[in-house]
Order: sequence, then structure tokens, then C-alpha cells
Amino acid sequence: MAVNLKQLAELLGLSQTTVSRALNGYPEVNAETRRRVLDAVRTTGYRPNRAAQRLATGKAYSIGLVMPIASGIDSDIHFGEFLAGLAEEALKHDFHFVLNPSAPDDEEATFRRLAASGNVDAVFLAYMRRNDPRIPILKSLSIPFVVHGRSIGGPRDYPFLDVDNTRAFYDAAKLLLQLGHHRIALINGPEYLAFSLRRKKGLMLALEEWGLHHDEALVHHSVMTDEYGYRSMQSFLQRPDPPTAVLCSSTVLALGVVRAINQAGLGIGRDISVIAHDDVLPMLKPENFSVPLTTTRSSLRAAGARIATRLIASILNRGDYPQQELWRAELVVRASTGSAPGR
Amino acid sequence: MAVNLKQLAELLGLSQTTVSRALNGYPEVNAETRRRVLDAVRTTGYRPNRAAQRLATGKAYSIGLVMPIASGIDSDIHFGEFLAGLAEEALKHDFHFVLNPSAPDDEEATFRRLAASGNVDAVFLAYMRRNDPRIPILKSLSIPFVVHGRSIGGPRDYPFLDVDNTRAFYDAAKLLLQLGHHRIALINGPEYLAFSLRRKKGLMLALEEWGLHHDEALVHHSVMTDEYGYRSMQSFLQRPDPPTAVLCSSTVLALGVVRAINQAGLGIGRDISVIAHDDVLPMLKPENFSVPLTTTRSSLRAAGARIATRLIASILNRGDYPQQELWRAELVVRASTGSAPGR
DNA sequence: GGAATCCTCCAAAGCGCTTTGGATACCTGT
DNA sequence: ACAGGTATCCAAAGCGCTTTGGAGGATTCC
Repeated sequence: MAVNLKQLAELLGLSQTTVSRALNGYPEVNAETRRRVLDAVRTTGYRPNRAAQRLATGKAYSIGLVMPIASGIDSDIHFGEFLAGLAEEALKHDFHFVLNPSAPDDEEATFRRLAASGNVDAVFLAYMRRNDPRIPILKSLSIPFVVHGRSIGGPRDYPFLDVDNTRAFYDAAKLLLQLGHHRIALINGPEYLAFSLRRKKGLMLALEEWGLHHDEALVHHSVMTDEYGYRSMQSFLQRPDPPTAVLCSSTVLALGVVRAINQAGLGIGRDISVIAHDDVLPMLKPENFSVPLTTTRSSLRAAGARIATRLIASILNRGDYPQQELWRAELVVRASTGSAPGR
Repeated sequence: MAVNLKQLAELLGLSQTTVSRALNGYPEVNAETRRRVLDAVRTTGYRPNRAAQRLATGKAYSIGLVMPIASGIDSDIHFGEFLAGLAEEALKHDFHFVLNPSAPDDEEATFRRLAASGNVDAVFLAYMRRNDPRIPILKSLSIPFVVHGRSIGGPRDYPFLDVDNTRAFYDAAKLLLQLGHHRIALINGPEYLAFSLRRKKGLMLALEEWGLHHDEALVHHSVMTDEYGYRSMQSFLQRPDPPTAVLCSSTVLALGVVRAINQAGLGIGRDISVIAHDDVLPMLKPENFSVPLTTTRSSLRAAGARIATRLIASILNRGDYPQQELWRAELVVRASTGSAPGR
């Protein structure tokens, strides 16, 4: 059943050279011939042998992945979702993964090992921090990479895909301001992560524009779990002047937030408005919340798939993708946002 | 810097054949010669080219992984932890992964594709269900595999690594019974998973042995998140005859359980005893709970690593590992367990 | 009409390893 | 001393692909 190049070539009465070239899009092959080849591929189900290609080209046809482990719940549900997107796309192109579980303080060594092994053509990077040290490292190792997110500070001269987090939270905050909210809290991701900083900045920009003072006490940073969402919200509610609206960096956080609000006997969208960033986790849909959640939406899985696409295209140097992309998150208004109470 | 076989052979004044054989443990090579070869490998840092090996041997040197996604929070923190162990070990042996994100209802097709692709030598399998259909499928595809956990029902003639969950929860329940508890609740994983069923069975065995009736209302099945732990515990506490002890299938569940107990103003280990199964998640240590948690401990990461070891050994047919392993979880008694109240 | 150019295609040489099918020398036992 | 082992080693043939360096014919240009 499984044919190889040689057999395919014989079948077509062509040389392996020509068939190979036809398949790899080289110009020196007649259009009609190429069509015949492609047809034959379809009927025979020919699939090039990756091992042979690896040997002949020196390419690895696989991408490196540093998997955050240990301290911090980074290796959380968000990572899995992202990974799913990456993997799905990689599978289509028959690319493998080299998964490198690594503690944050060991990442440099991990990258060096990875680059030296020659086992990967490119590397994927996420959880960007401010002045992220990994970027210069990867540059110096001269191994292609694409970053999810982007660093804060330092030159912005590397390939990335990021969501415009500043904008997303600016938009969300603005909606709340227009609804008359003045005290807006933020339950954010870990402070050392760039996206957290940008989201906070988004909120602050909106407040500033509105001529409002920003209260640092209304911003919490933590791991993005249900648990912390609950605790943060509880502590906000215990203040003498609780916020009338809250922004959450994840629907996972929102889960806890909602619980705390319910428990306090308050009404979501009435007494307190809630907006969460929605990474489109399949198991946590904002529309399924008891009070459907207003969100800033941007699919994490889609981002994973897109990065895989770009990574693979650059390895095969096919296709032409922008090196830097900033996705705009969509503000989806649902029932969890309403006018500020007493207005 | 990087030498290849040919250069290494020249350097040693040997043929490639001999060097190759020395490295791969063939008998027809002099002990002294082998030592010289191994020495040379060390000094030159020779690493065989995987692509060439793949081509020559037809082996893929990679293992297939079906990554549970979509509905159900299966793709949770536990999976990540397991994966980390697997990856760590794979890395040591320069094995790659083929990650197949797949919805449960699509798994069969996924396996077929995987097996047909010839891209993997073996497959890893987890989240066993009762009469799990994937086992016969994989057998019929005649691709080596190792299962984490084991099915319930059907022949037990496949390679697996499992924790003796029945035993673990039997042990835990017995401890509670000895402490005088009679009403023991169980907050378990999803009902369709084999390990959940076994854990329940462990509890029931202990109760039975103690001559106690088992109350079905005291067993909850759900996704293992903080959230559900909290809800379950709350509902238990609202009963007219609340349990005096509770078993949790994960420390993640215990997180919610602890919160519910605290909130009810009850004392852990005094009013209510808690035992959780500890998968040794680095970010959730039972000793760090406000009241240190009594647990049945078995490292998920270690299990991942062990399965990788076995998978790889079987692919390389090196080493001799048991085909079926049943690990015993260790009962670690801490402060969350105490005598039943009023005794 | 002959040289210069294209357009297509091909033979063959690798890529770096494993493995087959012997060689060669050294021991056996008789 | 000789047939038959035994222990070591080697040359060479792949594995299935890419890529170099042409070849052959058709076309174009003066």
C-alpha cells in the first residue's frame, strides 16, 4: 500500500528528481507534469518518509516546547488549551514535538540543550515577562522562535503573536465607565507576566482618560485559579468602599468571583458588574454562567494553532506570514454588566 | 565539534560496523574494543543521528500521546503533571512526542490515524474507563502501548501501570474507622473513570468489613476541581446527619473541601477529618494546608516517568520491566485526621 | 544557419546509520 | 596436523529522500 518516491517515479515514468521537485514546488518542472504527479500522489496515497527527509535535508521537522512546571500553577489549564492548538496544527503537517519540562530558573540551560541537540528547527515561547531574558538567549543561539505574548521593555525585534491586552482591558474598562462605574477592581494574573501588566495598564488608561484616580488597592495579582478569584473578590467586598465592578484576567478567576458575589447576596450585573477575559476554554463558557458573563474574547487555542502555522511555514519557508501580530480581543457584552448602582 | 559514526570509526581505526555494534550492545565485539569505543564517545561527545537511525531501522523513536481535550476538564492539571514526567524521561532518551489532541468520541479514529502514520512506535493511554474500548482497538492495530490505570472488566492482558486505588482508599477508610468515624463521605473523580470506581470500592470494602452500611448519598462524583470540592462538601454539611470524615480523590478537591469546612466554622481534624489522595502536585502540597492534610500519596509524575521508561525500553527492547505494575499508595498521616467527635 | 538561451528532465552522489554476508585469525579436539 | 568452531572485525549494500551538475531538445536572436 505505502509507496515510496522511487515507486511513484517508476509509475509515472519519471525520475525521482522530477517527482521530488514537483512535490516541493520547484519551478523547473512542467505544469502538466506537476499535475500528473499530484494526481498520482492522490491515487497512491504517497506520503514522503519523514526520516529520509530529515536525513537528506538536515531539518528536524519538529518544534521545541518548554513546558513550565514546578512552582506556580503556570502549567495550568491555559497552557493545556494553548498546547492543544499547537498540537492540532503540528499534526496536520506531520511535525513532532520535543517537550522540555523545565523550571523557570532552569530555562536557559534547557534552551541551550535544546538548540545544541539539533532536534528541533524552532522553538516556541510563552509566559513573557518584563525584559524577558529568554529572548536574547534564543537570539544568541540563533534558533528560530516565535513568542506568544511579548516582553515589556527591550527591543521589539522578534517574531511574536500577542493579544492586545492593553486595548482589551481598556475597552472593558471603558464600557464600565460608560455604565457609570467609578470604582473598578482588577483581579489579574501573576504580576511578573507581561500580559498582566498590560491589562492593568489598559484599565489605568481608561480611568485616566475619564479623569479618575486609580486605586492600587483594587488590583490583585495572583495565580489564575478559581480559589484566588474567590478570595480576592471576598476581600474586595469586605472593604468599606467596595468596587461596583470587577475585571478578571480569566474566566477561571471569574468562577470564584461569581461565587463570592453570590455568597454575599449581591446580584451580578446589578450590584456588581463583572467582565472577564475569555480564552475560550471549552469547559468554561461565559454564556453558561448563571449570569452570562461579559468578556473580552480571544481564543488561546487559535493562538496556538496560528503560532504553529507560522513556525512551520518559516521552517519550510513556505507561505508568507507577518512576523509580528497583535490580535484584538473582542468585547462581548452579556448580562454580567449593567449600570452602576444608584445611577 | 559534532562527529559522526564514520569519523569516530576512523579515529579509532575501526570500521563503522564494529563501532555501531559496540554502541548497540551486540555480543560480537571484544570487551576491550567496546571500552575503547565508549571512551571515544565520551571524549568526542558523539551522538548518533536520530534521523539516520530512523531511516535505517524503521523505528520512529517517538511515542504517541492522545491528549484529552474539549468537554470535561480532563485536560486538567493532573494531565499536565503526568505529561511532565513522561516528557522528562523521553527527553533523556531523545524520544519525541506526537501529541494528538482528541475529543473522547474521536479517539478511535485518532488511534487509527496514529498507527497508520507510522510516526510512533508506541502509544500511551490514560483515563481508563470500564470495559475501555480503546484497549481492543490498540490490540487490533498491533501497536505497542502502555496504559496508565487499568480498565474494569474485560481481560487484563495488556501492559499497564496503576496505583492500587482500591487498597489506597481501603487503607484511608480503615484509618478513619479506627478513629471512630462511622459516616464517611467520598468526593470522587468522574464516575466513568476506573480509578474512581476502585476508590469507591476501597471505601466500601472497609465499611463492610467494619459491619457498617454504606450510604450512597455520601458519595459524589465530579470533575476534580476546587469548585466541586467546595460544593460537594457544602452539600454534605447541610445534611441533617453530616459525615464526620471525608475522603477526596485529589488535593485539588480538598482545597474546596477545606474552604467549605472552615466557612462552616468547623475544625479540620477535630470536627471533621479529611483524607485526600495526593498526586504530588508541586504546587499543592498537603503539608502546606492550614491544617496539614493526611493523604494517600503516589506521584503522578513518577508514574509518567515510569511509563516512559517502560515504553522506551520496549521499543529499544532493552532492559526487562514487568508488564504490569500495581503501585501501592503510601498513607501519610498528618493533622487533618483525628478521633471522631464525641468519642 | 549557428550560437546562445530556455525549458524539462535525469543520473548519481550523498545524508549517517544498521545489517548482511563474509573474511581472518585463533582455538579446539582428535 | 587438519577439519570445524569461535571470536572479532570489515566492506558494502541499503533505508528514502534531496540536490548537484549536466544533458537534450526546442526556441530565440543576429
